[in-house]
Amino acid sequence: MSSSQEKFNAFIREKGLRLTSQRTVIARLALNRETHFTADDLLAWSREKDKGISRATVYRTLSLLTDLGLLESLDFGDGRLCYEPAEGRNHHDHIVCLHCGSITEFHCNEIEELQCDVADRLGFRVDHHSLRIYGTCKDCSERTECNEQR
Amino acid sequence: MSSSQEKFNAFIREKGLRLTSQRTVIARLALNRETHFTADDLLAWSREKDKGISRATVYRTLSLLTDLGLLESLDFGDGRLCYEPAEGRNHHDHIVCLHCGSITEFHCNEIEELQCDVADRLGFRVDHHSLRIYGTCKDCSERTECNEQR
DNA sequence: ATCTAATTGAGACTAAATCTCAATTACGCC
DNA sequence: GGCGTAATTGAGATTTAGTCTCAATTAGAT
Ligand SMILES: [Mn+2]
Ligand SMILES: [Mn+2]
Ligand SMILES: [Zn+2]
Ligand SMILES: [Zn+2]
Repeated sequence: MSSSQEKFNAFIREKGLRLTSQRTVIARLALNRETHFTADDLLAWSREKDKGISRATVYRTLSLLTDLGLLESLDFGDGRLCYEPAEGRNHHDHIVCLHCGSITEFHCNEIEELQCDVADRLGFRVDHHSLRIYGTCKDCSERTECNEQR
Repeated sequence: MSSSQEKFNAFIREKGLRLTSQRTVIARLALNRETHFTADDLLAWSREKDKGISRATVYRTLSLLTDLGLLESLDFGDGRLCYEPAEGRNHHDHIVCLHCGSITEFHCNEIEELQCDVADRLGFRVDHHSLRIYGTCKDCSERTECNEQR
């Protein structure tokens, strides 16, 4: 069992909540993902393990996990949230290809620092931030160039 | 009439579209705003001028205006889009107070350049980006401190 | 004034997410 | 191992921003 699953279980116990089979299945699947996923993805995977799991329970467990900081929710502007494991991973931002939808992660310390500077200057205390760059990935650029050369 | 309204009218003519009274009302109200607004705000203002204006027409005109680049749409993650006039304004990003909801605009050239650097390094061509900082504004910080001192 | 294609308004529809509530279940206690 | 009870669940209703449909209206060319 991964350390984030153990944190989840400990949290459940601490708060006097109950460790149900549904929560166990859903949390395990969510916390061990490598890539971004949607609530609907998670519902489908969960139902492979237990047909009866409801959409509501998936959303309720996603809330628990994000409140706990074990998952992070991401809004890429396509009308639904994505999620990714947050535990033990470093903060990063995202660059999204408008053609193929691929999402690449990056981290830039200078940008992070400059954000703090800006916030300081404006008298804000920073809680978190969201930075997305939208554009065309290498593969899609090359594909487009080829088409243009026809 | 503002220059962005004239651009809108010219565009309508060019494309063989029709300059209806509804489009005129909605575009004037949208393009002369100083602050961020929602589709629903715009519907309410439009109906003050012409009771019959429909939700659908407001959304349709918002699409025209954003496609034209006269408006920009902004997603602050609260489940609906905001809009702001884009014509003749410089690009800027936003810092949002999680307590009072106030939105402050800022611009940081170094951040903009670093974003390009990052994209270059990853082989992306940049189309646009979205940077939001979320935190606590000066006023809300001071209010909280006072409460704590009680 | 006439014609016709673009536009409109009303309301149906969509889809993600939340809510409701009766039925089920985890778990502390014996 | 059973009991009691409060937390949890599933089914499906609801919400809400936004889109779609289509018959009726209208802008603008002739
Ligand atoms: Mn990520
Ligand atoms: Mn702005
Ligand atoms: Zn791509
Ligand atoms: Zn504030």
